Amino acid sequence: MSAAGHSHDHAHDHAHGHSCKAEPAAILARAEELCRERAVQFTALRREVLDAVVASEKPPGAYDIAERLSRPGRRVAPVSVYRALDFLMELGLVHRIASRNAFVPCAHAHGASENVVFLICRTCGGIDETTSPEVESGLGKTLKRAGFTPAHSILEVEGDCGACRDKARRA
Amino acid sequence: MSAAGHSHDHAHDHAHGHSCKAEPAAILARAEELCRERAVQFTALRREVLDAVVASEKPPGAYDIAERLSRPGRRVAPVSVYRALDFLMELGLVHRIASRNAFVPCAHAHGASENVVFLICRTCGGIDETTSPEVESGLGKTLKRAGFTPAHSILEVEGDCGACRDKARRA
DNA sequence: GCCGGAAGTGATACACTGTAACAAAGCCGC
DNA sequence: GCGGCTTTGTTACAGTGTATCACTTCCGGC
Repeated sequence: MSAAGHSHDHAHDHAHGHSCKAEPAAILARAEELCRERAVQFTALRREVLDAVVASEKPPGAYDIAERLSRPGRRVAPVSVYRALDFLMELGLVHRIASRNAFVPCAHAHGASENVVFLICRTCGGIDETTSPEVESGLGKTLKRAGFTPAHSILEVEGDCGACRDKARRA
Repeated sequence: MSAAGHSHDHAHDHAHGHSCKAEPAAILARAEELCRERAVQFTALRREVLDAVVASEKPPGAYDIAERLSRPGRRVAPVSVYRALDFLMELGLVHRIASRNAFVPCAHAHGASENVVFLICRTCGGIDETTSPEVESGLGKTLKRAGFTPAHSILEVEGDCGACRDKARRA
């Protein structure tokens, strides 16, 4: 599914109907812009961690990223990765998948709503991100009914993505 | 909030409007019934773990439970607790809160829908459980639109529960 | 009652995930 | 250049969850 990176990057080569992942270049550009706006540093390490999250086939864990960035002569410790990830999450460029201890690049440029649904394919392991006004409004009603004031929420659905279902049917 | 156990147990002493937690005795009874139905063993350890989850002020982690059940002369290893928790989750008697690595007793007798919303109070640490037909139907639409077949989903909202908000306002 | 397989538990070790604390290096304004 | 801040490196450690194997308990059939 969309977690698989496009090795070539013309702007829109996907014809599938579901939500799609932003191009790596676009994410990079957004990161630089955000950092300029907020006057924070977009350092080499932070860029590399973001790159790693974007480029991974499947959403990586922090230790996967650390390993990926390490090479003979340069070791990147997990703690450094965690710090970079915290930074990137603060900016909304990366999301954490609580049910998997994994990280995904933010597929939308949603400066606003911050209310997303993660679709986790149990076959291919890919994670897609989408929004849902219906869920958002329904949840609002429910929370009001319960007398609960939300700060933020996570919604993660595990199942089978369209691509894997098709693949299974053909087999 | 409802995570605080009632030390005395008349059936319905709560006058609050939000969803409420089942009485310990009721959960116990449900557990025994379920085990009889499915012809599986409701052993002493499993009962104790369930008790611990039900009786805890705040949703405990597996290690908390292990510690609670251990005493001089009898040590319960975390691995045993995990096995019991897996068993109880299989039966739907306990839920895992992914964003907290904690466990809560299932507040409903929802043999069916299996679609619940967890309300996590960041002040008191209590976790309430409720259902939301609105969210359920909205999510169904969204998933269909995305071509995604769900197996199960988690929805966890962090914020402030009514009780804590009132307390803060009075202060 | 006994026996044999299945299920459950104990115990140890280990892998994975995340954080604390402090030192060293880099950036920036003055 | 100096002094303060942010970032990174390094080490150690806490917390969470699993693999493995041995031992016990349970349960159905004889």
